[in-house]
Amino acid sequence: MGCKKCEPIKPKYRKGLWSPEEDQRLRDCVLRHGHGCWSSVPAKAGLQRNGKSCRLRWINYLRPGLKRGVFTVEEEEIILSLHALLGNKWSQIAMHLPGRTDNEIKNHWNSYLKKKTLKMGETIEPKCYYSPSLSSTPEAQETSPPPSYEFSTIEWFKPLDAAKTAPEVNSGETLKTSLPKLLFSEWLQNCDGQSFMGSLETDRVGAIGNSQFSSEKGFSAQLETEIELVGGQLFDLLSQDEIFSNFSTSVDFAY
DNA sequence: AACAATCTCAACCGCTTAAGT
DNA sequence: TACTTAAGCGGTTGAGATTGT
Repeated sequence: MGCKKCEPIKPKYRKGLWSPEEDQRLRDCVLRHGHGCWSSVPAKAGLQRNGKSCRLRWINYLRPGLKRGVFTVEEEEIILSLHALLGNKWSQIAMHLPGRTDNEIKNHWNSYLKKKTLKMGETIEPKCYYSPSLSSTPEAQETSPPPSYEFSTIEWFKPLDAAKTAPEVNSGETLKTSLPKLLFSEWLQNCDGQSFMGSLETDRVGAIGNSQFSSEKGFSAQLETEIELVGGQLFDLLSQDEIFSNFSTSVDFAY
């Protein structure tokens, strides 16, 4: 027990639900300055919240491109498939569901999908193929389907081996994971809901590839800059999600 | 209409990991 | 190498909404 006088004064952080005013302050602050170090955001934004709370609010609620509302059947299929392979790796599952957060997926699983699978009384057969290395357990790896892949509507990944051996786009660029990344155009919408990816030509299964994001230049290099969108708003892609960093047009997919 | 049970979802908590010093 | 700090993640909680009796 230390002397109370000598103990550092802990700032009183506000807790609980966020007010619209707090949301606006946080949104303005992050869009204007970027989040940088989250612990400095509350002071910049004039909020009596801790940085962790701000980060969570931004990621789960304020971040542009978030899709809200009911999950589609297709999204549920994806969750079921990925959960059968990955288990409760919500962040990894969320990476494959554009506009959905890990928290949202986790909630949906716990409140609905878990019961649904239990009710069905059987393991959901994954509809798509992922590399054995994606499976979390050796047993799961052994039971992985043969190296062909399918999915009901979206062609997901090329076989992982191809991704592993894919050439690096930029010198010195390394892939954070062995998985190809997915980029969905709706993640790249401005505040008016306009997508600037929509008009891009495709060079693979709906992939991007026009002059602005040419494969010679490298997508990741483009992402390191702020891109001016229609309406003159600056959109810092790197602040949106780490999925955008190190995006490679020769390895990754965009839809 | 009133109450209880259940569901949904935003937010918090605590642990782990990575990066910096 | 040890320590500190920040970020990321998954589990859990609790308030409000909805549904059933």
